[in-house]
Amino acid sequence: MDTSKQNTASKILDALTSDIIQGVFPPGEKLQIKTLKDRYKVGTSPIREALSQLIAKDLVVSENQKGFYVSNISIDDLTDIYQARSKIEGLCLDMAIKKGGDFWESKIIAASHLLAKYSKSENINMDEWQNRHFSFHEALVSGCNSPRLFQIRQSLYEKSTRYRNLWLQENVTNYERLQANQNEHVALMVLVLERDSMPAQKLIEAHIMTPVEIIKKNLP
Amino acid sequence: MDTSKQNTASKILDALTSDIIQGVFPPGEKLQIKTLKDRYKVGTSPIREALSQLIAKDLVVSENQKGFYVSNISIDDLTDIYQARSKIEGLCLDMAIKKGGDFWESKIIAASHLLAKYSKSENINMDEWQNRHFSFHEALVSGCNSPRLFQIRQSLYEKSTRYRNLWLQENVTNYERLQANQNEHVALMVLVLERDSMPAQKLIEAHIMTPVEIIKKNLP
DNA sequence: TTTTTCAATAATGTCGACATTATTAAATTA
DNA sequence: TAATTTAATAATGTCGACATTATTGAAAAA
Repeated sequence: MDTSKQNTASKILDALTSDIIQGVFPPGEKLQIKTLKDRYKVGTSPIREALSQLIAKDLVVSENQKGFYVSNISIDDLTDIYQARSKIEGLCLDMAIKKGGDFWESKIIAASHLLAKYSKSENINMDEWQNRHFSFHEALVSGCNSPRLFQIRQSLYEKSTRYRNLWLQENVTNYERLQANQNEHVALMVLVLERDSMPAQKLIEAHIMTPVEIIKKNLP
Repeated sequence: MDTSKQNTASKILDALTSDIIQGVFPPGEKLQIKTLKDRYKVGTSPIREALSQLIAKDLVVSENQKGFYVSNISIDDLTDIYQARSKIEGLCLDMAIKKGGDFWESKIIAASHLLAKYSKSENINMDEWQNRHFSFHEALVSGCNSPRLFQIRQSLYEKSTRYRNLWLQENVTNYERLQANQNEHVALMVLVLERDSMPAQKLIEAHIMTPVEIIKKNLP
């Protein structure tokens, strides 16, 4: 992101979002205005404006005269988010299968290749794997062509990140799990390219729900 | 909403949201800070904090150093929002049918009665009809039990309001249209109570898309 | 000791001032 | 006249000050 044209509030929003998602500020933590001002070296206004946007995005909660807190995580919330995500992803995929063209197909094949190659390699870097994994799933639904659904998908993905981080480590270090995961990706691609909508939708829904049980075990 | 515990920013958010949705500030209109300060009799901070939240909700857009504007409406946006809404509503309804219990059924029957009675009356007040209509649809999906999907549904409903207002007047004044609309509600209830999920889902999707063509004609 | 009261301290939320940037209008040039 | 430059005006975005409310901790009462 080119930050040169952004105003301070907008930069703080990006920084704070990242810091919350990455766990710098863990769930439930108080976000004291003074602390944030010191950390980011800015005044009151940009901090409060960024926090206001994070409230609208459900990453922060506030109570009048009692300040701001990072949203809590819980098993119920985990389940609900992943369930919503799986349904939305299924919707997007269904639409993509009905609307996608040649270019869409080629993007999927390319992204699948990149992910498959890397998943077989010796030393897997988590960030790199995550990038290729993300790109593959994005390619699948990229034919969907509905800005709003895409935005909802994106927003749910962001909300799930704090949970996903509890799963990623295990997924890329456990060989069997990674292979099982990778087999699903291949099966998914085949179904999608054959435009076999219903099974593809069911598979993506199950695929997204897979991490839930693992995360539950790792939840504090 | 009890406003006594709200801070100024939160009150302004409610007021601004309502004013935008009701067309006091029409699509594309500049939202000048000074104008808003004068209108709501508050200082800079609460105004900017409310605007920040409206940006996150897509009702307002902003560009650095150029200020805030009410989000534009367009045929593409109308179509996309209603399409997303119809799919999400279908999802929620499907889940409700699978999870809903006796209490859920009774709420539907009660809400349906209130809507049917009023739709047959002589002089229909638009706001009252809208309330009963809203309650009926909410009852249908109230068994869904997924906070996140509900919130998405709510958010899309809010975004569609500026368009819906272009349709409501016609729907309640045109007798034939109102009856056709009302027949769909009854059919919907029957399918839902019979737990006939797939047809119910298809019908609700079509039902929500119905106003789109009418609104297109009325769009400025 | 435990509970309550009350003062001291700290944090929140709002305001108006001000520096920076955009817009407008006038003046200059082609 | 039309286009460009320059000065003026106006709006945005950020800051620190301050009033209000919450929290803490010490003193008083049970």
